[in-house]
Amino acid sequence: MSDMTSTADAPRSPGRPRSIRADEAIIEATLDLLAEGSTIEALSIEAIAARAGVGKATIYRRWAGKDALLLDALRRLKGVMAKPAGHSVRDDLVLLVGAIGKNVDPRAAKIMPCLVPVVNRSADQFQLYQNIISPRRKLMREVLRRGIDEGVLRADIDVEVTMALLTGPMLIQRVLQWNPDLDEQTLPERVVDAVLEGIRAR
Amino acid sequence: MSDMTSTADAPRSPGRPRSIRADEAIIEATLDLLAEGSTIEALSIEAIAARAGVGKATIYRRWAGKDALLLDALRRLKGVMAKPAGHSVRDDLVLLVGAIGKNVDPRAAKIMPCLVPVVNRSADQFQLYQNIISPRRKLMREVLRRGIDEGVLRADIDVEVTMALLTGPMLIQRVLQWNPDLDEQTLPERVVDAVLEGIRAR
DNA sequence: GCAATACGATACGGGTCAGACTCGTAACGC
DNA sequence: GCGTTACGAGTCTGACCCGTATCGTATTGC
Repeated sequence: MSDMTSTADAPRSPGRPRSIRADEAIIEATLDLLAEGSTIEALSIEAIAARAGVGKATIYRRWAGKDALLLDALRRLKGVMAKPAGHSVRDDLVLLVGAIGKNVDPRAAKIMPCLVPVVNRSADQFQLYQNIISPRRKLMREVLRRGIDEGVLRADIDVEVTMALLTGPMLIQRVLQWNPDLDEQTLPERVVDAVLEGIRAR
Repeated sequence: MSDMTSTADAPRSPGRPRSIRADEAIIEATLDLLAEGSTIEALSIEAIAARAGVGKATIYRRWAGKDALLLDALRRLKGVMAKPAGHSVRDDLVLLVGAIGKNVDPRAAKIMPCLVPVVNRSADQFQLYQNIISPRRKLMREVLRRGIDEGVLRADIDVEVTMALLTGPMLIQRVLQWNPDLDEQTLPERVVDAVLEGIRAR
């Protein structure tokens, strides 16, 4: 949590300690409400408190406002970053593409679309978004460069465009459900293979 | 407009006719406010009325509520659908890919991200979204099939995946500004060429 | 036991908004 | 001119919410 007393150096303040269960309940209530379809700005502290079985003061004691709470809640969603094995370039790409928009928490699928409008609303939030995706982008870039070095991929490809090529289809499918008929399970494989082989007859 | 008296068959109702300028001003005010960063649900009828220089009643006389008004306002944004020339498959694809997320109205760029969360909120709205994109998807599908028939494209490609491949990169760039360093102008060309040729060394 | 701090619950003033309503006025057909 | 309808502006009631404060109670260290 952002403004909670840090765990280690605290000389143990007197009085009743803050309830960890309340922390958990508040975060969970926030995510639940979002996953149930509430939009970010329709989300009210009062609703969160009621859902968590908690007084409003308990929330304000921990977070400065809705934004700070949301930031912590959303952090909870982020899945572990995929780690490519490093053997086959194709398999590594399939792994990375499959990890796009994939989160541990099933609620994330409902919540992600709500974040899209937020991303470009301010420079701060855009930076926050870039901070999340840039390590994943770096991972993919390294795999592609490795492929070039190994001679598996052509040397003259535009790496950045290729990354967009691999990421875009997966993202619009997971976030937007762009084509309801596409099978999400096999999509990573099919995308990677299509990008590898190209579609021109030869 | 959805509930305005239809133009043709109306036997001319008595009294003062509704102001066309008011219609226009209301729609424009709605789009302006959205483009200035207001989110859809933060948008209030009162704000729209004030911005349009119009009484609230004038809005309620025309639309049942915010949703109906928004539906009409957003209809205004939709650009003309691109029309492929039919000569070169590559050029047609570049044209179609370039048209993705491209609208006549410059305000659309700011508004589109706000629509992402709405799309999957109800079956109705999802259908509405599909109705908009499916004719464009059909167009691209026809170009790809033509390419296969002409022998320009391989016969064994998955057409639906290929469409996602062409659409995804453009969409995440236009809507999400996924990679700020990518040049949006030349992106359609580069995407189409990359998809055509593939990235595997040979 | 006592001070300190937390808890859930509730009340408060201040704010925004939806929708329905009321003004006096303006534009139309007859 | 008269009936009809629309106009902009404004009012009013009832929601809902924020952020703070105040209850009585619970949990900690000393």
